Amino acid sequence: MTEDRGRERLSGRDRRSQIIDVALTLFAEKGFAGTRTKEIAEAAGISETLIFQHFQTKGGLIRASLATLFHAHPVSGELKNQLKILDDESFFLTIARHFIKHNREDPRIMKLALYSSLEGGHFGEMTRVDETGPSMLTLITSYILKRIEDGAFAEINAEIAARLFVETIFMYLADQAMMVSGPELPFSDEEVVQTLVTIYLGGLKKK
Amino acid sequence: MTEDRGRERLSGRDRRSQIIDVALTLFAEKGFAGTRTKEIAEAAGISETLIFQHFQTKGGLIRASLATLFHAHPVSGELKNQLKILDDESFFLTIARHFIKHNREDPRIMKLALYSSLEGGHFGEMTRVDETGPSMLTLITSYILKRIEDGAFAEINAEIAARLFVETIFMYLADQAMMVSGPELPFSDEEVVQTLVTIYLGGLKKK
DNA sequence: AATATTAGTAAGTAATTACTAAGTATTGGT
DNA sequence: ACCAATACTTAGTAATTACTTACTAATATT
Repeated sequence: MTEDRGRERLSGRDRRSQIIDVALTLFAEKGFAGTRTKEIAEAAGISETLIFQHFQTKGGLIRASLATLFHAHPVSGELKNQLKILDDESFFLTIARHFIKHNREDPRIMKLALYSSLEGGHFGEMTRVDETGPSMLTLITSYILKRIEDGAFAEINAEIAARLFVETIFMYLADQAMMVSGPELPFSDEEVVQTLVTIYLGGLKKK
Repeated sequence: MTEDRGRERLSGRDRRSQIIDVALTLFAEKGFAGTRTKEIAEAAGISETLIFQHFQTKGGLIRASLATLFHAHPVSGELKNQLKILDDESFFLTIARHFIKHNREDPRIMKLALYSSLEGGHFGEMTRVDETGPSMLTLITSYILKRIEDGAFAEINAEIAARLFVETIFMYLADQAMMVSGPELPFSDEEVVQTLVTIYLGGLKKK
């Protein structure tokens, strides 16, 4: 095994992103407080010092890492446009699938989101994660409001309804992320999405 | 301020539970890796040494604390009996309210559950939290299955449906626990519970 | 009042922490 | 072939970490 990552000399930019990538993996595994800068250096195959030349403090590395992560996976505006022309079922299916796909592409996201919410305050006000949440929430909320006006949905609290939808998907993902080596669930993502939307929409629609 | 907790000499049992109580509060705030034994000692008004006389290691304290917590808040069997005689709406309302009440009584529970799931493996196999989850999950699952047989509920995947219900409540609570000093939500627990059960049951029932 | 037992502490220890000072390789531009 | 800039490391630092040794003070037992 002549892996020896980091043995080669990289450009400043490349090394910076490599460090961030390695750090994100470790932060997702053991949290921010639980990860030592030494471990990051070893995993990256470089000296600890090099980390502090790119990021003055550990807090700086944490902030840069989170910023990079949530910048690399933006809440695509194209999704929002795409959603405008859909019927009820496709609307909610698309959103649910989007969230899940987004997280399957990089499984670190969910655990990092949880850690950064939990450890948030204790590492010098880190970038909060919400980015995705609010905008998507208001999008769903106004959709539901519109459909209530249309007379298609029952008159429930749209804000709460939207929140419940998003939170359900979120927890489904968080649940799996946290069972580190737990038992695989006996059903597929698509099954869950279908069931969720069936129940949810069935409950929203006027009888 | 003549607070000076711990200035008095306590019995072994009392001191032990005091330490655990203080520790739980700090663990919930800053996580296990993020909490120092020194802080616990200071918060308890005792010397650090005394902690290690009760629990040989920090890991021991963590395990004892979690064990105590989830022992003090058992999944009451009376709830299970109570549920047997209820109609659909009351069944789900009761469960939802139970979860929320349980967590409002001791707000540390949710954050501790999250931390122990996340940091789980890294502190010498700590007590996992599931206790509540599975039993409650199977309870709900079999209820849904029965109602499908009755012809009252549509033929969805009961296991997934049960999971989604529990996870929604869980995430609603987790969400609030994590927004450390975030903005208060503009609706009450009861509103949320009502909306959740309305949507959820509406979706489950056969048309 | 003497003794045994338990509750508590002061003062450490070795290892680890985030972080630095001062330098050595390696590169690309001229 | 040189030089300036950049990438990178060695060898530390003071402070903090979980944890120990060796002790004192309070209570209970007789």
